[in-house]
Order: sequence, then C-alpha cells, then structure tokens
Amino acid sequence: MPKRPLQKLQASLVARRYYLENQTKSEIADKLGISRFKVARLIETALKEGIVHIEIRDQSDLNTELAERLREAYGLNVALVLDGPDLPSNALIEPLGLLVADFLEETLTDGQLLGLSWGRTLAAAAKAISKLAKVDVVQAAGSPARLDLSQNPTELVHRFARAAGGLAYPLFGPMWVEDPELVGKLRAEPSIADAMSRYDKIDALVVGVGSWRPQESCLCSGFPEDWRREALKHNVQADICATLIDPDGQAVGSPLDSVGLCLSTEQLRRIPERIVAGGGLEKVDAIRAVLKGGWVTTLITDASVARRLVGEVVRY
Amino acid sequence: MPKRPLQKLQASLVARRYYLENQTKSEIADKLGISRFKVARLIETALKEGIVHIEIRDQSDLNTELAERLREAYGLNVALVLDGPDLPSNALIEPLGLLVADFLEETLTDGQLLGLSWGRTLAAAAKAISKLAKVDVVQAAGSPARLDLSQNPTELVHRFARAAGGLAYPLFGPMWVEDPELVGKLRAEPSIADAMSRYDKIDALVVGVGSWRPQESCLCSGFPEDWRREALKHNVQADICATLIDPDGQAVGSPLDSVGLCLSTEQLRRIPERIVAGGGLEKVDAIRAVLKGGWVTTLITDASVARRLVGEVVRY
DNA sequence: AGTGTCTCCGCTCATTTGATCGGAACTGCT
DNA sequence: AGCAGTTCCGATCAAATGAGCGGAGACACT
Repeated sequence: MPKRPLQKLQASLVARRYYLENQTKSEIADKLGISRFKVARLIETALKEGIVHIEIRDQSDLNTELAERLREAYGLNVALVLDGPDLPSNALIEPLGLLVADFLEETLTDGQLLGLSWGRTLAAAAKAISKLAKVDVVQAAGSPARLDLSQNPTELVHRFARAAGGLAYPLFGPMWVEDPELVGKLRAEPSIADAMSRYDKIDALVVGVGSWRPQESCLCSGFPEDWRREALKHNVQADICATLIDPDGQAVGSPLDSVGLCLSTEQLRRIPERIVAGGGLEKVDAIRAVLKGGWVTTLITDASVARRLVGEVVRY
Repeated sequence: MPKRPLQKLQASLVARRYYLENQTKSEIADKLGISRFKVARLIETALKEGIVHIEIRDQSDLNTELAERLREAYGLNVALVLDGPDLPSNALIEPLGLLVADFLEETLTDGQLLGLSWGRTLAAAAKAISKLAKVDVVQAAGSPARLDLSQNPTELVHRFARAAGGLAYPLFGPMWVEDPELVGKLRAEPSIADAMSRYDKIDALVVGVGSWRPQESCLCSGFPEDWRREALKHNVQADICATLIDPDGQAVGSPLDSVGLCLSTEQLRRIPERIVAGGGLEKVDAIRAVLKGGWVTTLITDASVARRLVGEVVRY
C-alpha cells in the first residue's frame, strides 16, 4: 500500500463526482471543504495520471480517430474514414459512394452550386443519393475516353440534380480533343459554354482521385500515348478533375490546360469546398500527392489509406 | 449502415476534440461552423448515447465507486472502502488500521482534540501511524474487561499522542464499575475528571464498531450477565464507544449511562467528526445499525461490507 | 391552408471555469 | 541558520459554459 493513497484517492473521488455525477467543481469543493482550485488541480492530475479514462467509441463504421489524425496532419476541413480491414479499391467503391452521398446530403445547403467530375465512386454516390438540398449541379469535365455507361458523367449530373430538385448543367462533349481549333468551337457551343461559365461559381466540387500507376487510372490509360509519356516524365501521381499532380502535390501542366473541356487548375484552386473521395491502398500514392498539394478540403477514404498516411510522420 | 451516420459521427468528432484534445466548445464550434450550443448538445447526446465513455480507475486498493455509493446512501461525509475479496474480520484489521492511520494523517489539523476508544483496528492504526498533525488525544472510554495488552487503550492514546507531538489524556480506570458510589469517586479522581472534562471538546473521535452477535463483541462478552440479557432483550446490534444501538440505529439505554467511565451518548452525538472503522461480513449488521442511526460521519470499511450495504435498496 | 405539437436552434444572463500571478511553505544545500 | 529552487495555494479577472426562453421550421391531422 502506498504511503499516501489518499491523494490519488481524493483525485478519483473528485473525478467521479465531476465526470460521473455532473457536480460542478465549486460544488465538490464546498462539500469537501477544499478550494475549487484544488478540485480543478485534482482533476488535472487525475487526468494526467490516467485515473480518468475517456474513450470515444465510434458507433458507425467510421473511424473518427484516424479521421481526426488525418485531418490534422494535412490541414483538412473534414476527413471521413471508413473503418474496416484493408480492401481493394473495388470493394470500397460502394461504401465510399454511400458515404459521399450521406456527406453531401448533410452538408450542402439550398442554392449552392455543386460541381461533379466522374468516376466509379461518384457513380456509386449518385445511386445512393436520396434527398439533397436544392442545389444546381454542373459537370466539371467532359467525358473521358473509355468510360462505361454506368459512369456516364452526364447521367451523373442529372441524377444529382434530380435528387436535389435543382438545375443540371451537363457537358455534352469529350474531356479533350486533340485539335486546338475544334476545342475553340466546342467551347463556344452554347450548352458547353453555359456549363463552363459556371466553373467560377462552384461552391463545392466532388471528385474521385485518379491514380497514375500504370493500368489503374481511367485518365492515364485514356490519354494519348505522347501525353501520357510526357506526364509520366514529370512523375505524375494523381489527377484531380483535370489537374495532374506530381508526388509533391504540385500541379503539372498538361495538354488538357489548352485543349480540355474541363475545369482549369486555377478554377479548381478557387473552389471553396473540394471533396475528394477514394480508397484502397492502390490509391495511397495518389491521395498523398493531392493532400500534400492542398488540393483537398474534405477527404473521404478508407482506413487502410488513412492508417498509411498518418503512419508517415511528415506533416504539411 | 444507418441512413445518417453523420449525426453520431459529428458527435463523436466533437467529443473527441472536446475531451481528448481539450479544445473548448466555442473553439470547436467556430472551426466546424456551428454554434457553441450545438456543440454542447452534441456532446450531451454523445454522453447519453454512450459514445463517450468515462471511467474512473482506482489505482489504490480502495474502491471509490462503492465508497461513493455508500457515502450517498447513508449521508456520510466520507467513506473509505478497502477493495478486495470477502475476508473475515481478522484479516481486515491490519489493512483497515493502515487506512485509518493514513486517513488521520491526512485529515487532522494542528490544535484539534482527537478522541479514541479502543479495539483491534485502532491498535493496528496506532502501529501504522508515523506522523500526525499536532493534536491532543483523549481516551473516550475506560478499559473494558478482558482486553489483551496489545489493545490497552491507555497505551493507544499515548502512541497517538507521541506521533502527534501533542498531549495525551488517558483514562486510568475501567470502562465501568458496578457500584454507583464507586463511579462517583472515580469520576472525581483528578486525572479521570481531567480526561472526561474534555469529552465535550473532542473534534474527531475514532472508534471501532462492536458487533453484538454472541461471541463476537468484546463489549458484549465483557458485560455482566444481567446487563447483557437486558441489552439483548432490546435487540442491541452494535456498540459505538459506550452507546448501544438497536437495529434501527436507535440508542438503547444501558447501565453504562450511569456507571460508566466513558463518553455519554449525548456527548457522542455532539462530536463533529465521528470516524468508525470496521470490516468483515460478521460486522455488517452492526455497521448497518450505526449507519442507520447517523452515528457515523466517516466510515472506514471493506468492500464486502460495502457491497452488502449498498446492495440493500433502502436509503436513509 | 390552418393548427397544434414537436424538435431544433441560437439568444441572454448567470454561473462555472481557466489563466495567470504573487505569496507561503517546504526542501535540500551550504 | 540562511538561502535558492520548488511546490502548493488561493485571489483576480477574463473566458467558457449552462439554464432557460421564445421563435422558426417540420410534421401530422383536419
């Protein structure tokens, strides 16, 4: 028996009354005949000594602890981390989509303008959306090559707009054309011009994150051979909407800047809320890159990625 | 997945920041763009829903939770409950004595007058005492019959006084005599009168609790046969110093009132701090009785007794 | 639409709490 | 004993928090 059990004893007694019985510190102090400062200090030591244990138990499938660490490490506004074992990207698309849907349902407010790129996670989100705030929805980039129909970005924009009861501004056109003259004509096309003119007013943009590991990215694999070579020479790790990102998070110029039908890098930067969704360890390099560059304000990912990212000591 | 994980999610996020990262509610509110009231309500629900778990871990061998419940159930000022398995009284005497010693060392203040009765727990306490506040010590009752030397109350008073560096007022005399005339003479005896005259000024009294189950109580077994019969007719369950207590906690008159060399029941009542020590299930009836009658302000006991007592639903 | 109920929100005002400070008491050292 | 270093304590003032209230919006029912 320690010679003075009563110091810690009193600490645990005070802590019990304060935390478990909701008595005020002053009240406890009066009853115990000590000053309220002493009570406060006892509680402090109880906390420090581990006499008081406070534990936050997640009751959903979200890991809020990882989320919080991730959020702090990369200066995000919000991080949502789906808890669970390491799974391949494919298996994560649907739950992440659900999460994106839920997040949008709870955070968008009437009258905002939502920008959407494309991707499987967004497609899953679109399916899961039920009721959205009354927002208008604009397509942030034309259709990339080799996209199957279920991911048709135009369809996606309509789905969101319908759920929101707002207007849809789809972009009927390819993400890029190789002929500079043709780009000019397309951009002048009224429906396309209408959509693209709204890019500066987007309140929130939702995009998947594209990995540039060979054979993974839609965008990478859809690029013309010479573009891709050029991009890989710059060590591009990720694409976010139409912006290519190197391992340090810097934007790498690409032909899309001139011949794309899409949000420009500058426009992307200016969007107040940039929501990026993507999970699975295959994407961890891409996600790290976009986080480093500060391209993200809200990240929606899974625990495997989050664990990897917070396990790295660096902070930005 | 619940349709709205984000309500609880936000609750756990807010709770994490509040409890684990010590951010203020206002701070959290600002960062999240919600009102501080909403933060407070989220934390409230997190508490209510069990998202936040707060646990007080005792680091000593004291069970503060039982102590607190006991304290509340019987309106005690302080309860100390030694944690551990059910043990017989004998095995508890030494640890309880240590506890009494520690308690006195931490709570007595210079200049007070400490009253002591006798008993094995007090003897153990006396052995464990090392440094006490500078108090004077007065013996609250004469020596009962059949007490072995180690429990000699006079010796006890001296030990305490020596540890305290204060004066000792022992009572050289028996706890009672059967001849009323002799009592008068003894009470007039200067050293005895000196001690007894201080009974009204006692700040804190430490007593063991005596059980009146046959063959257990020192006091009971030491009583003359006719006194004991009379007491048992009144269903006496306990003695506390020289006062006999029935199962409801009422004081039962006894010859000690007239022929005892000891604190009277009225004097006992007036002592501000009445510290009662005793443990072991054999004593539970006695302890219950003295608690019921409000004879105790500080109870020092063991977990088996505490469990039993708080397990009974009644409150007084 | 009208209406009663209900929940949720943020305001005001009083209370509770924290940050910071200087002084008292204690300790170890000369 | 005398003295620096340390710890502990409680006061003050500002900040954080809680209790309670009324209004706005959602919902169900007429």
